[in-house]
Amino acid sequence: MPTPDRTSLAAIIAASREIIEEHGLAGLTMAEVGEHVGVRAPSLYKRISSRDALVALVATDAANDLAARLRGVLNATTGGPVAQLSQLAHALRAFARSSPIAYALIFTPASDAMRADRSAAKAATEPLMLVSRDLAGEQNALLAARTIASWASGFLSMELTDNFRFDGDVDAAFEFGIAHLAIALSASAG
Amino acid sequence: MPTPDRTSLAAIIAASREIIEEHGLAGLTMAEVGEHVGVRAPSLYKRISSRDALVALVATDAANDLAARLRGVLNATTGGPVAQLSQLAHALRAFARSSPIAYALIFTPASDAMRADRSAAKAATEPLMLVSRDLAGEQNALLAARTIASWASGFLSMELTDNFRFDGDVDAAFEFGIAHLAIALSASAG
DNA sequence: ACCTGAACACCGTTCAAGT
DNA sequence: ACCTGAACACCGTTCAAGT
Repeated sequence: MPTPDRTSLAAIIAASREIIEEHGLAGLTMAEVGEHVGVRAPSLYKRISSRDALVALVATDAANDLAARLRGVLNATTGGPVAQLSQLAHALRAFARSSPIAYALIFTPASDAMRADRSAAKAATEPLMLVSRDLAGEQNALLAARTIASWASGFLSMELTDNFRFDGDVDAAFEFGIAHLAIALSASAG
Repeated sequence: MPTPDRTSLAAIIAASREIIEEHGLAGLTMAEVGEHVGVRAPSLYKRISSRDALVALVATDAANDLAARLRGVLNATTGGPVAQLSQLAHALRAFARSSPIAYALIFTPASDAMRADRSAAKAATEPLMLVSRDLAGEQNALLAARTIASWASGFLSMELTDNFRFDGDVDAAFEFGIAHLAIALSASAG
């Protein structure tokens, strides 16, 4: 006998994203998710195959959000590649701060089973690739993009995990990094 | 009635480091640790207060190892600051590859309770601070060190978690990053 | 003073039985 | 065809009882 659905995959993913930001990844239990979407834990397995798979879906969802935001920023900017790089970096930082757990899931997944979908992860770094090409030239585009992505990913994960424990101005360090990377990578074009 | 000790904190930490690199952090169960050191799981609580605390001790132990290695490299190098930076970066990469899980515990801890001791984490980045001072000058030392540390940490965590999925030479990207950071940060001295 | 088996709470997952 | 309670395996942790 068919029954009307009481929840959906989208609702499960949305609830999971709220839960991880509020209670951490360890707080994402099947019972907690079930409570958020109005269903008992075992029913979740009609829509996901395992908790790890759910985490991967959450990471993919977050990566798609991030990709859309960065594309929007890239389209909205009018300045040269240095200005665009700065705006992309700030948009990435804003995302990392508003969704720190989801950000960590995208860039430092704890295991293969929890990793975001390949194409979503790629889409999230695509805008950076485009700016890197403008900044460093066709030849060095990939190398430059990896350098910027590495710096940004490292800076933000150190900021989020509070690894900048020595005193000093973290905002200033972010600006310093952008400015000096822009200089170095522009230079590599010539 | 006193009994001779059958294990030690050092043995528990050493066994834990082996286990995480072989079976991942999730494979670090109290029963598994107990089996490695010849004791039942409940006995471990005579020496550690919780699993999270054990993970923190493991992270601290790894950070101390890393600090010692980097100090050794710094003392052994004879070239200028650019050469020293390159050697430190390669030593860090070697450590990350030989102990990927421990490396991740140091730089991207999953929670506060599992974080390495403050002074050990600081010691692990100290050699980098010294080279940054030589490279970028007293004034920019902290900013330069954070830029380099961010890049290195991000590059290695992306390499370890296989986030460089698009094709290309990862070794070349590492050299490119070192070279261009060295250029940019030397320039900031003048 | 350390070690153990038994027990408890919690969590992911399966499954037979309901509608 | 989805939902549920009951059940199972696994894991961190506590504790009374051993030596």
